[in-house]
Amino acid sequence: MASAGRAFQSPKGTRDLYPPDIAVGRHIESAWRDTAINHGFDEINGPTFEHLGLYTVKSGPGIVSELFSFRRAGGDVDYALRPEFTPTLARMYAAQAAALARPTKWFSIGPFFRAERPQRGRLREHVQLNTDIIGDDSPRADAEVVAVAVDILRRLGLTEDDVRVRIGDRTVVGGVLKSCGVAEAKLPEALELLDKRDRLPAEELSRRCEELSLDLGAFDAEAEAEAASDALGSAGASSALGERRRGLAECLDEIGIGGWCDFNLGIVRGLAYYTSTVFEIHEAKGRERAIAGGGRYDNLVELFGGPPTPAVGIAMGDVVLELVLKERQLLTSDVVCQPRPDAFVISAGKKDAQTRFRPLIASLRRDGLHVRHSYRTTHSVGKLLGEAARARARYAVILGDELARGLVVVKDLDEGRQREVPIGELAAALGRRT
RNA sequence: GCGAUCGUAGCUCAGUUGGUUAGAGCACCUGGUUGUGGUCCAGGGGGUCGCGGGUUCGAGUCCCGUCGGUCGCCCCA
Repeated sequence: MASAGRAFQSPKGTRDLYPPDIAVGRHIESAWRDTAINHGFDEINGPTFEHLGLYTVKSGPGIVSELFSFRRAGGDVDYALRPEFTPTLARMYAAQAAALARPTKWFSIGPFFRAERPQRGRLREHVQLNTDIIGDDSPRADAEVVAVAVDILRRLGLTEDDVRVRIGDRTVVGGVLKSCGVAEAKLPEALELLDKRDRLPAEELSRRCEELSLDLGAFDAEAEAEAASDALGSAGASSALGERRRGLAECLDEIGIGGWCDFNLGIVRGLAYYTSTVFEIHEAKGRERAIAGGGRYDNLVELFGGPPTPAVGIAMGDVVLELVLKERQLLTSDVVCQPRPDAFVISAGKKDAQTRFRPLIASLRRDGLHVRHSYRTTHSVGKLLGEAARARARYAVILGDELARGLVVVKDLDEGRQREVPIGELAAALGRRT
């Protein structure tokens, strides 16, 4: 008979997280949350599933095969596990728009789902940070969401030599494309082609360029000139269109992260709803998938029933980020660790020690201390100190013969020093280093 | 959804042209007798060889299917 315990595996593309994995997750999420709060963002969250229509209205019915959708037994409403946060965010903003400050700065951390085959850097369930500024159409807002992402990566130990922010601008690219011969109506198709130009075989790329009457060589030359042009606008044909991009460059320099960023008009992002600025963050040698991606979506809040509202946001997932951090040796045990016990209490085995053992532990816990003890039967102090050290406790508290004088031994497990402490002062003694 | 490749203990892996009761290291547990550290010594638990079928006197080993992992494609939030 098949045992149920063996019959089940975790579903494809999901992760079982054991204590060391949780420690890594907390390390990353703390960096996300603390940094977002430091930058003045308020935390929100939404449901992990939404009405299916929330996603099809924006992306069309083709997206359905890429998400987990379902109906409750006997029901007739279609739901979907959320594949991204932006529609929820736009919905939530639209519902409260009249009461919200301008700009509104929100961040959110939670799980997201997609129904595709897992591969490197991409699972069916992952955790993502979303950081958005709604109601501010200035390049300063674009720079601000990039700054949060950069500060997070810096806090996690990465440098501008490890990761690069690539910034594009769809308006500028559209202008350049038109000047290179692409008809207005063909722009979306041309943007899509640019997004995947590196992944296409050469002959197919040139065939599709021909269809769009796009001269790629001319495009590259002009795009490079635009990207290189300075704030004074010395460049050529598209200098008026590039105004926003140059404003953004100034803002990035002003807040000290210009060195992390490269303008690259080849960056257009796959998603259809971005309106002008788009960005993605990659490992510097381009080794992994994007660590983060985002852009400006000035039409989306209105599409979800709110007032016309400009917005810009960036999303960062945990999977690629963890790969990059691991590769750079930034997830070592000294930086990623499980909660450290304040005390490991040891009974040396005498009757009075045994009597006071559990009440003392309970009392220390009520005082807010993280306290552990052995579940083994041995009272060998040597073995139990070994266990205390393995638990990475700061102090060992030994209940021994001194108990007759109302004292316990407190041993600092890092320094190796120990002293006797009146049992009534134990909690206070454990609250500070000896 | 499509393709390639892999699946032996909690982990990393051995396992001969198919041949008796499937092994090692690490980890875990116990002991080395009564109060001071991750070492050392001895011992122990733990595996339906992912699962299901087939070939064979005999399958961890060969064949088929299936479920997972990994890496690509599609797509990218």
